[in-house]
Amino acid sequence: MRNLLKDKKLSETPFRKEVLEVFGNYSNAISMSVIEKGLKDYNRITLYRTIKIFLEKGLIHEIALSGEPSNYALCDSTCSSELHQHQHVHFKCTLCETVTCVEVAEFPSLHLPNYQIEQLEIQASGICKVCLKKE
Amino acid sequence: MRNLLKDKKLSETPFRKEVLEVFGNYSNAISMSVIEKGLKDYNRITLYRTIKIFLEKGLIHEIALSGEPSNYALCDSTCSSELHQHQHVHFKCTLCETVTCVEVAEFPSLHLPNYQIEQLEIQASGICKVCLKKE
DNA sequence: TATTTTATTGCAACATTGTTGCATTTATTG
DNA sequence: CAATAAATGCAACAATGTTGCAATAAAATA
Repeated sequence: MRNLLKDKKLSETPFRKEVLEVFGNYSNAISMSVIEKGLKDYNRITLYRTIKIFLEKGLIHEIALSGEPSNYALCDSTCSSELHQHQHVHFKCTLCETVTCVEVAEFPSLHLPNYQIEQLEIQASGICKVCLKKE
Repeated sequence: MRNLLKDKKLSETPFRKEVLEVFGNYSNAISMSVIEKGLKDYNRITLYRTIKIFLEKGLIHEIALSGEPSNYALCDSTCSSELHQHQHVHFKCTLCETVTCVEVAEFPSLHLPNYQIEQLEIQASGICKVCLKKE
């Protein structure tokens, strides 16, 4: 497994490794409170700063949601602080409420007259594959 | 002009009308702090509750943004609390920083195998038409 | 339109989250 | 392993979200 921290020139500390482990335990994006529950013990401020620097370095990305706290997910290795290179859709399931980064073969393109588009982010909602199977 | 408040079965109060006026003064989406600056005088809690009920009734919609406070914009008349029927893209300009709801002729469609998509939200970023002209 | 009913507002108070400076501790570098 | 650089934890504070409740204003009704 790649060393995410060293790759991004961040010091390897036990706490940061533990936060990354929590991300690794989920295949979906997770909220701050889920991260907190996944940690043995944590300092609120340190966690806040850890998430902040992970975002800045492009280790994780934030998925902003209307009416509820943001979720976070690990980035591709090609992401940097400046540019996120995700070719995936953020999918929020209306049943189980989880947010997932779904890889998509052909990412939709969009043309807006008079606008110069540099980045596209797509958030879909509906029923995820796990919940579809359960029905 | 349509009476937005009565349409949504909300009492018409001077304050609510003033908040709607502020929205009317902008062609783009606005943040809480912009709303505050546009009001003569306001009570923090009342404003908070006003925005909340406007959202619930589908009078306005929230545009959640990563790393910064949400923006808000007036909805189409067809929107309700349950379902937002926007056929527009949320465009964030990297130069002037404004967020605009851009109507688009053909809204992109997306198919994700094993997922049932109910709603799509697209957030684009780049350079808006105003800033393109200035260059 | 006066009165009743219902909804909104503003205050006080508190909860949660975001943020900084600084001393201490820990990781990295040579 | 010492020197340097970075991360952590504490205290303290700022900003934002939220509630109960009394006062006030709007809507419904007679």
